[in-house]
Amino acid sequence: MYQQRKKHLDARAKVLKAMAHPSRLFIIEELEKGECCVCDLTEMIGVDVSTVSRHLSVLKQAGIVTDDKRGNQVFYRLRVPCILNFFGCVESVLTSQAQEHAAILAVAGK
Amino acid sequence: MYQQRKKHLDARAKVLKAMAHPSRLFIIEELEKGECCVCDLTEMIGVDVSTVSRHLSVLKQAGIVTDDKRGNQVFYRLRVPCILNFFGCVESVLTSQAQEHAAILAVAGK
DNA sequence: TTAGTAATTGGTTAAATTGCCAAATAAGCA
DNA sequence: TGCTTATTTGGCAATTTAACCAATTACTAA
Repeated sequence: MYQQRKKHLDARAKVLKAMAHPSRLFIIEELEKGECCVCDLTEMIGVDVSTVSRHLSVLKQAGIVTDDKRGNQVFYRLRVPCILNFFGCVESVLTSQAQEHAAILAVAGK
Repeated sequence: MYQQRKKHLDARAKVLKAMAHPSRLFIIEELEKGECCVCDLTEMIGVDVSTVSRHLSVLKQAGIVTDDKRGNQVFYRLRVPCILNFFGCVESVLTSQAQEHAAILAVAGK
């Protein structure tokens, strides 16, 4: 039962896990605007280049970005066009959380 | 620049991280069909109850599920209705990956 | 060829995650 | 009250993750 669905669930989890880090979400948002080289992303994020490079390799492994070496630099871009949509649900989770939090505070305040 | 967006990115990452585990994805899919008690989920997944309970607490903390104790049992249900949609993009990542993989094999086979 | 820039990879460390077992809590029932 | 079932929590070991520095690779330009 569960075992039959396991492979599919693993594949999905892998993609989500690759996205589940603030720096990698930042990278995804930036790449939505257009391709970027590692050096630009590094400057924006403000951590070591090696760290950014590893984040990019996680995203690449998960099939979320592709890269393209031109001269000295490596440019990354999104491989799928839908990532923006993707966050609609994440946002609604956050909104629902915020509402509940507000409700709790309201009750506590009485 | 990056620091300004940091809080928001952290919040999003937390939600994604909570979803990024095969057992938790399984739980989400099951709860789409309707609420479940811990014991049902445990039987379906086939790991220790304590493990399932911890997965549920991760989902709850992230605002994805709520619980509701009735008698002896605790029932969990989704707090947001959009999770099914949510996976459209994950699927397209997987599809795009599969296509690339096929292309690589085709080239290698020549 | 040599120096300099961009990026990746190896190695290390600290922290987080996952899973299990055992113990504690809570509710229902004899 | 005492027993059983459902769930959560504490504690532990194994694994994974994230970040850094240092070293290496790849390319450009002098």
